[in-house]
Amino acid sequence: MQGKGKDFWADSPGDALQQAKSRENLVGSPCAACPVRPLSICSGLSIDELSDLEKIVTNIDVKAGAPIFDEGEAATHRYNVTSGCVRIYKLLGDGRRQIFGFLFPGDFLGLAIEDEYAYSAEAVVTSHLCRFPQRDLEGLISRYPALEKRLLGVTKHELAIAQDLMVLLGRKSAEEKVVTMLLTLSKRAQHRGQSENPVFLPMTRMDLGDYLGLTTETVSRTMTQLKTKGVIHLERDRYISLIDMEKLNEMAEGF
Amino acid sequence: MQGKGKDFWADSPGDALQQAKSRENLVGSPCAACPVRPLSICSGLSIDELSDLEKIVTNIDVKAGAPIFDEGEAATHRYNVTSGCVRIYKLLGDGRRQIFGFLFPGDFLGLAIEDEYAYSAEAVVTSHLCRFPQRDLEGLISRYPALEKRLLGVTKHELAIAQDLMVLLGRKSAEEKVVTMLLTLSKRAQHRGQSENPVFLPMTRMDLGDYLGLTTETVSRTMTQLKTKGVIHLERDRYISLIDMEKLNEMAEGF
DNA sequence: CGCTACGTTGAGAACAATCAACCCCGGTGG
DNA sequence: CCACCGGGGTTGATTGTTCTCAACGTAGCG
Repeated sequence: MQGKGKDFWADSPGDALQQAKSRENLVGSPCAACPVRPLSICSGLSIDELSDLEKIVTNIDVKAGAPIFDEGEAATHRYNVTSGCVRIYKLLGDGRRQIFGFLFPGDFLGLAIEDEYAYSAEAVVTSHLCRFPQRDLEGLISRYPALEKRLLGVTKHELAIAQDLMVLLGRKSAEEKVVTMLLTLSKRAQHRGQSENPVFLPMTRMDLGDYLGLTTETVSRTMTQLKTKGVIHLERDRYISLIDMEKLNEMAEGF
Repeated sequence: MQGKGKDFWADSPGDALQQAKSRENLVGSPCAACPVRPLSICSGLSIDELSDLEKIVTNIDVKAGAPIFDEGEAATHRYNVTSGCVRIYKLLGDGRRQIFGFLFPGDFLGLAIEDEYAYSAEAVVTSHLCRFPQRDLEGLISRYPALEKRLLGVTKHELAIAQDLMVLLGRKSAEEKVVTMLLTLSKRAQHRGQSENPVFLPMTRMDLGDYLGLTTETVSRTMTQLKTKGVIHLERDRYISLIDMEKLNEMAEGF
């Protein structure tokens, strides 16, 4: 459904990791130098405690379109995105797909129900992730209760995001859906300290459709309508400029 | 949106609570006798520890259609349903509503983001709930870490349910939506030890529509179609018999 | 240089929404 | 006691948004 290694637009391909690596000698700890740590679950640990985390972490590299794990698999690991973009989704028997979210640097994934992954995860573009063995992570949690608090916080946050997506899927029009998505991605990019106005969309129209409960054609048509209305502008290389923010904010909630 | 006190079909109106009360003298602890405890978050505590829980709990009584809390309010309490049915939802600016779920005895509600309720909650029929002040609950959690584990488990479970609902909202047809809902309510009733074959639907068609991302008319039409196909039968007093379970299970996933 | 994935656009079909009428039933008040 | 009222549910006719099917352009990539 994705496939070829077309990853030249991966957002800062491995930068986070490489920067961390290059600073390793300086600080003696890649995690301490990790640029996404403040955004991630790892902020539940102090600089000293991080060394315990480093003992159990592996850095992995996932090519564009490659799977990270599949729904129903034994949930042996948890992950943290450090660069790139990951989609999490579920499939129906006949292949229909619902994407729950696109994960960016700092985002956590791998929450399991009864030791099985509850959804599938794939890299949208070539991405880097930190991988923690679940067994070791449990040990760490029992030693550092702050981690469990942080895990609960992350899960609650995911639930809130899921609820907003349910409102979108159940009660918004195609136009409202697309505009809401653009604004959400913009805000999240800002939160990570990346470009929030030309919004970067690493995923395909099909991904967007499977996220918004629409077909690719409807996503495409809606984009052109928004362009015609003058509220957005489609730049090259998957960047979209948000022209009339006020109007867009109104459109997202249907006025 | 609901209103009149038409609660004669509240499922065992207050039974759970009344039974608990009547056994109070016997066991000296209403929580220990609580029939929904094994289903609820309270199962994270031993019988002895329950007395600490009892010190902070209040039993409340909510009339059909009455609010429990509203989205954005200061989240001062957490709740546990002991009898009846509660709907949780969010509204858009123009009044469109998305219901995230119907909560039954044993279900927990009140999860907050930054000390504000993330959604609104109302009683579908006259219901009884246990209410815990958040401050006191936090104290209890710090004393009994098992409670935090249980809370994380409950939240993860909610997230899994939310993901299934997202698949339904984004990718299923009206018929698949209605059938999935009937099967889900049946399974949950069974889990609580209530009738799973004539399924009981305490909520209105409008509630169901706002849950499934449909209008009341479409819910109604779809029900009659299912009846015509002979896979369900509409009994009186909001009970629905599931006739052809095999067919229904197929229909829920679209074959 | 052709293949394939992706994106856009068009025409027509289909599914669900909308608008509207009607029934049933329980509550209320004359 | 009965008539009225209003909420909930069902059904019908029509509209409209989104999907489906199809064609075509473009850009990487082998």
